[in-house]
Amino acid sequence: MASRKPTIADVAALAGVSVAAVSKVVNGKAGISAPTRDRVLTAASKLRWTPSAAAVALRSAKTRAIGMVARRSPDLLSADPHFTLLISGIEGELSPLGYGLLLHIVGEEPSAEEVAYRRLADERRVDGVVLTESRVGDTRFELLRTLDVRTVLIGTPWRADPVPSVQATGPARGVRAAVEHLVAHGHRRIAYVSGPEDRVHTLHRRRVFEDALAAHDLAPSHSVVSDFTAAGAVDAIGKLLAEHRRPTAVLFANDSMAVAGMSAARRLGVDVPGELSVVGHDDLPLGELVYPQLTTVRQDLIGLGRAAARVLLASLGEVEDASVDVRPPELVVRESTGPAPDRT
Amino acid sequence: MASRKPTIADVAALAGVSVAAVSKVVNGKAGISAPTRDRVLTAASKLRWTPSAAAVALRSAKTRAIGMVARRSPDLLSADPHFTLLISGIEGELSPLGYGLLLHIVGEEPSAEEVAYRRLADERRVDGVVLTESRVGDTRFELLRTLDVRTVLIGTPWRADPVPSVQATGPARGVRAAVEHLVAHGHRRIAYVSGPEDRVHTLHRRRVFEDALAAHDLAPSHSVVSDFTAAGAVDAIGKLLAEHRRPTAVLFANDSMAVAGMSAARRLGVDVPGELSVVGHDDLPLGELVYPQLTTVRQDLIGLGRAAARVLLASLGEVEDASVDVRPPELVVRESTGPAPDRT
DNA sequence: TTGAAAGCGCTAACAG
DNA sequence: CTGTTAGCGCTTTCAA
Repeated sequence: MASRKPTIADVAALAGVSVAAVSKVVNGKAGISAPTRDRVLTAASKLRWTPSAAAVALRSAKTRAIGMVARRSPDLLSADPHFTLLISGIEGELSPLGYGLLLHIVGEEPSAEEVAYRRLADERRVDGVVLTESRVGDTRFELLRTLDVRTVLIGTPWRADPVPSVQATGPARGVRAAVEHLVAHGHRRIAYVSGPEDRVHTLHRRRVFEDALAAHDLAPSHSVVSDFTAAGAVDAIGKLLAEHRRPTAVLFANDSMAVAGMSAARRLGVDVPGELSVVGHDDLPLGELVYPQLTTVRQDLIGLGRAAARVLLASLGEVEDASVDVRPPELVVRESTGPAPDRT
Repeated sequence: MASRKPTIADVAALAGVSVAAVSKVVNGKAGISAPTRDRVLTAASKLRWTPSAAAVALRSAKTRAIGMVARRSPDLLSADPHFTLLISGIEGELSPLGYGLLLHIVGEEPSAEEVAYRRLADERRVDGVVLTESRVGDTRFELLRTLDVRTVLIGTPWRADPVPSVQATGPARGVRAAVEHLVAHGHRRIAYVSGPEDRVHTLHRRRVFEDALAAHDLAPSHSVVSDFTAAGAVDAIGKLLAEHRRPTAVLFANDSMAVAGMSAARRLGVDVPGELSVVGHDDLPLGELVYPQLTTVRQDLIGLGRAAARVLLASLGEVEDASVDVRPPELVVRESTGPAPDRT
């Protein structure tokens, strides 16, 4: 039966030293002789003692935890797997240092999100937070600054702003490669189905898309703005295919939409990639499961998560070097893209 | 600029009362006059004060947080979206009570998992944990009991054991309905592709599957054990289709495998549902994205998450009633199933 | 190199 | 009804 949890005093007593000595040992402070250190260590492990997180937090005003709040979209579709990957990366960096990850999932109401951040900060539950899904007009930075919480953003800030952020090197590379790939296969009418326009990356990617086309003297066949849902994608594909001179290729802002779009096309009797090439974005596992397998722009989501954690950790003085190598986006060619159809 | 975080003493001073009074007010204890309570409340909100989680935890030995550790499968395929849904449900119950969710993601090595649980417990970071993916020979209960942490399992314990657990009412209903559906459509050779055999639910579902078939004097056409990966599913489908008298329908233990299996079949030139009907399990968003849309056994994952949280909360004395209504599994018929093909 | 002692912000007796 | 006070388990001066 688990008896009372041992405290630092128990360890000190067993080792025959003061609690101060024990504290110094576990925190690697100087001023402890080797024999003493050994006695303390043995005593600690004999008692299976670990410092109480609460006591440490109270005393040192450091919780050794970082927070994250995710908005749960109504259909659970979009952000999800994406999010999981990011979290894996973050945890990969936090765990070895004994840091915890406090996660909050909130509804769509904007206030819910703010409440969650406030709670994290006011209750002093975390030392920092990581933000994702950079939004145009994002107010989270200001909020968190007021709350005095360290913050790092995964993605591009919506404006020049002193928010620490991480992103892949050569962020434009992937979408550009996708366009090159399509053009090389003879596509001339290429459409883009973007996500909600309040997302910063949406705007960026669209811009890259257009620039890449322009480099070949092409203009986007159509650009349609969609939400991140399956229904939205189906809708978008419906519209695109109904056009008189319909596109021969479509880029989607994420994999879920791409898969949904691809399915919608096939349901309308349009062959993929025979009559329509489809490209996704992110390279979620999903893309390999479906038939045809999805050609997509791979993002190093795990790397981004690691990098974000690292930045936070560095600013907390836990690690020296904040840098993590985030692989640049790259095009993964699978089965959903092919030569442009002959008929004009 | 955020000045020093206010403490209970600041609130007490501003309200002109003692800290004890403030404490009683925020904790809803009796023995406070209405006017005093009001003064405290105003002062608290004026100062934007919230009790420090660390201090409360230290003092009351309650962290107001619950923990969860997830094993990250190498391909990230299986557990993921499933997991996210569970977490959404859990958070839905925790948030309103101001409880946090501490998440750890660990690698496959068994020891990593144990380390994570130990850390949660020894550092006293959480008041309880929720376990998922009940395994045969699961040792986590014993571990957590020794660690003296409250535990609840989502799923069925692998043996009669005093582990609090939650599961849907009529857990067998879904798979049974799937079999009925297939049989009603003339299928006689029905195969099952299960997950790893060390999962308790794998065994249960298989049993239900066989019993349901037996009720129609049928035996499973083939049962193949797979891991939870896409490759595994592709492999399984390959084997099944190579059989002399191949099955006309296949049930998969989860949606990812089902989708992968469906794709593999189509790649082999086998029409779904024309020549082969496919049924998944869980009803993840994925199933609606693909073409043909997946017929699947829906599980109320969010409800299960809520229920688990609720059990924990009840045992912590936070709520009276532990019950949450978890919808029974039900068959969602979409496009991947149809009448059995004519040829025998 | 070591230990004694003073809190960190809060809750829970216990007195008034 | 309200205030005083003693810690919860730890870290950190400051002396010895």
